[in-house]
Amino acid sequence: MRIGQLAQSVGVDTQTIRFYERQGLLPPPGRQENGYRVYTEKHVERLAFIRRCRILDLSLAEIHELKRYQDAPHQSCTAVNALLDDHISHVRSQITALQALEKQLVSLRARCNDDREVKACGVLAGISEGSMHQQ
Amino acid sequence: MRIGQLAQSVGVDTQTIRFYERQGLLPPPGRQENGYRVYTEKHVERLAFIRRCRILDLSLAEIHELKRYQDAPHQSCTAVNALLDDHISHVRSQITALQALEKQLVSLRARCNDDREVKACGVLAGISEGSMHQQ
DNA sequence: ATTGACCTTATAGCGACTATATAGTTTTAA
DNA sequence: TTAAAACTATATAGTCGCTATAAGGTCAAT
Repeated sequence: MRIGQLAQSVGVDTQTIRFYERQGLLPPPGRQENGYRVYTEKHVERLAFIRRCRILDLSLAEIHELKRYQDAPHQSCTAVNALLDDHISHVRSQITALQALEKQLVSLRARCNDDREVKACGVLAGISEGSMHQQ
Repeated sequence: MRIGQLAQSVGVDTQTIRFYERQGLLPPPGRQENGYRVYTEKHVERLAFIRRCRILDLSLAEIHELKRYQDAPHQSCTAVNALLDDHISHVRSQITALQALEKQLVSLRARCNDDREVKACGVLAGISEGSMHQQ
């Protein structure tokens, strides 16, 4: 299977595949005489795994780490769970920060009832005054 | 006032100040004979405004846009409010996406009760299987 | 013979900084 | 007074995860 077919079957751009290879995330495939990359089913699985990790918003570094755990299948999986726990708390703190931000933005927005002159706009005034609490 | 003092009074790195200048966000200050930048109170206010916008997670492009509105103080401020409304809905959709992600991660995490072998780890199995719903 | 679809590498761009290298200037302390 | 520390300047590269572009080689069909 060539790169275009792999790309299509996993739903990824060919550039992204070459990028993952350069990053050491996807093992270098064989080559045809003309230099074209040749992939196997293993590559399909591996690439799909990477993509599912990315959907979970794991970083490439974290995916690397997971790969290292997979390569030592008889070790305890504590580290895998720890990685996930860390990631979950990361996501949760992002949510918390964004919720605080939303609140701030909504209260700023409430300072202006449209159609004033820019000069009198409560929103701009609100930002300029610095009547903002640090998050 | 020199760059270091400006940096300290607003709580920004000097590099960031020079970066904002290059981006056209902060007007180029005067220079001493030795080439050192000399800032005024206007620069302090302007930089503080930029920082408060950044705390609200507005992009540099959005801050540019706000600046253009400020430069036309007699226009209607509808566009200012629209910018903020757009930003609020952007933040809200980020929150929604992250909440869905959190849910997915938590359910994945529930598939493993620590201390198994990596080989039998429900978390890794869960990612590999592809038993994931697209967000 | 040429078009078009595919493949190759190399390089630059995104956003908002941050870090590093190299050098000149000013201030402070021994 | 001199030497070190602290400040300033510019230019350039790195971060992250791609995405885009350029410039070319390969292959099948028309």
